[in-house]
Amino acid sequence: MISATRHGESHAWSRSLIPTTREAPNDAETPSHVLLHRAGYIRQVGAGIYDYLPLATRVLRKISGIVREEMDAAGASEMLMPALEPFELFEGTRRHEDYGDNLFRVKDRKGRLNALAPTHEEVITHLLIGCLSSYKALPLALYQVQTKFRDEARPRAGLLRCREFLMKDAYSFHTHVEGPGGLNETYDAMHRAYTNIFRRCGLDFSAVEAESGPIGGSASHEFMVNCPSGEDTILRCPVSGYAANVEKCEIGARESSFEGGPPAGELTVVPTPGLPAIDDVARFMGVKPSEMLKVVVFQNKSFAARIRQEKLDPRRPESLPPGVMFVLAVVRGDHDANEGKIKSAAGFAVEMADAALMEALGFATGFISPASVRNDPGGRFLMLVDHDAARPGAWVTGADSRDHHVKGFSWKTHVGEALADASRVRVAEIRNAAEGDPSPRSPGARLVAGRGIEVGHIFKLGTKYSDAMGLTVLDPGQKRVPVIMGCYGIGISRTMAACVEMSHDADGIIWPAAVAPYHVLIVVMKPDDPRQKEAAGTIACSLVGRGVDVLIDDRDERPGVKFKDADLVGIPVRVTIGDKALDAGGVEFKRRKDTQTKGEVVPLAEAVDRCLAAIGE
RNA sequence: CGGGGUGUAGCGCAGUUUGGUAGCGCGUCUCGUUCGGGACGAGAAGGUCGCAGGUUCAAAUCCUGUCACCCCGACCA
Repeated sequence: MISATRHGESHAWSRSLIPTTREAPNDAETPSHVLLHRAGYIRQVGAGIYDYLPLATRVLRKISGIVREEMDAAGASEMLMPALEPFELFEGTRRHEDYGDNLFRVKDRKGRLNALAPTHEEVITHLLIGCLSSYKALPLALYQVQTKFRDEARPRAGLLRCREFLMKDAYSFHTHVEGPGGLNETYDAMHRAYTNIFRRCGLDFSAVEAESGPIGGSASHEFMVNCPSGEDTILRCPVSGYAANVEKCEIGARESSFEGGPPAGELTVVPTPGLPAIDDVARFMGVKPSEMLKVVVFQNKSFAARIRQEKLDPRRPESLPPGVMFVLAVVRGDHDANEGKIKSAAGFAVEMADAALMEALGFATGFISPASVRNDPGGRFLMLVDHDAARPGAWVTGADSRDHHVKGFSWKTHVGEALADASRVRVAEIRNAAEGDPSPRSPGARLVAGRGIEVGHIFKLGTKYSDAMGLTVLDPGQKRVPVIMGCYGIGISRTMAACVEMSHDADGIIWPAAVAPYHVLIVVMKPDDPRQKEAAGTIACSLVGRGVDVLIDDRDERPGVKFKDADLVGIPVRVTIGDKALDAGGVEFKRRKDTQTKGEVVPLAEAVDRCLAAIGE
């Protein structure tokens, strides 16, 4: 039998667990952390591990409910996978190596290694290998809402970066990319679903380009809540609407040339003892960081691995296999080198150079200048120069000797003929974008920076997992083809925290109705008074009948305490029942977001409609 | 992983310099007076001072080690 009406829920405050506190623990600093603790939603169990109390559980349920509706509407089916997975699942993808220490490892009683899943690509791919064999079963989209584990190096900011957190992860499977049933179709559907979800959660967010994957185009988007306390920097072009994560953001065309400019002056060596940091040197020498050149040394990842594996001696270059060993990335002092961009410019994967190895090879770590490219024993160094660093003029940079910098460095004079050799020196985009950089999409426009909290990430995986693990189907021509995949994640518990970050005031949380633990809080001034009790019961009953969730504050507390707690907990509508209003034939109605105005007395008969109207806004 | 900080009652803190029987505020419980924006009075409960060693007649306090948590950075498909 299907119920014709959706009923709300009604709970008594006194029978729930809502431990509000006047003060937050010393550990909490971020607004969402402080307020979720003070309002009795969460308690810390360990670093990045939290209890979700009844109110928080209700919010998580509301957010998950929205997510489920939109995922189902987008054609995905819900399922549930285990949090624990045998380590052998990583054999194909080697992803335990990528994750490194971030992967929780668990030994069972037989001594076998298991992982607490950080995400489920391997598990679901393994599942489908066993039950997917024909192209006719595709496309397919599956999702789950489940606890995820990541052994973060540094959990922080309460629920925003946890080691255990609630996540919705979805995976889609296709035989092709374009057209009906293809990856792009589902990807776009997920993009729309995510937009609906975060809009329904009342969040101010941006979908930003996050990474150009192997399939090309816009292969990955992050959904960022626009919020100054966010961990991530995003850049947007106000003209074209282009927006991207700082690491991924492209930079528009810039001029660069080693030629021209004023003639190089004298090269002066300045002692800078104990000052390898750019800002310190700049201050010490009285120049701006933007007048300095910074050289960051990376090593060729596979080359370094080979040296380690074969135990070669890097100090004897003649004993090494041919190939580039180090990439010298030169950026302006106020810019940050970007590993991903260096990788694409160099054409191979890189990692931060091993300090001990560099020292052994004669690099003065922290005091390296672009001129050090001339110390190349032959084909071992590749210097990549960012456009903004590839300018004539007199730069301040390292002196290639410990505790010394130089003034008056000139590319032409001090690097010379190597500049013309593209196998040794190349100008490329190798740094993070920054506020004020030219837009990559709209000539003349400048990028502006903002902060964001990443609440969702959608990704075109291609055949990365199906190739690694062997997930194939037979196509109509009876040929075995690898399955094309996409994956789509939403941090549910993080979204809850992001809602609080975005919507609170000095007194507490202000929930949007869609995710609030309850829609209406009925504050009964004298819970023992039969008249008040009856009025509360009547209103609660009809609200519940209209699908509204109601919390009744029936505690025998002083009014001040109840009002303070009401503001703290942040339920969108407050109905206060007391003698004052009852004598006037009504109850007091107040929306949480109306912080300035006083409550309004409305007739008892109208109270329910006022609540419904306020919730529907 | 590097740098900094903190562990004393449920929460916030003092006490540690100079070793000598464990304190304050909030909260909790009881009684009374109160009752529309975190009341008042009287009384009560609650702490192996993170843990383990050591020094000492005596350790929250001094020494050594260790663990946990927080902040900044590195890291974060």
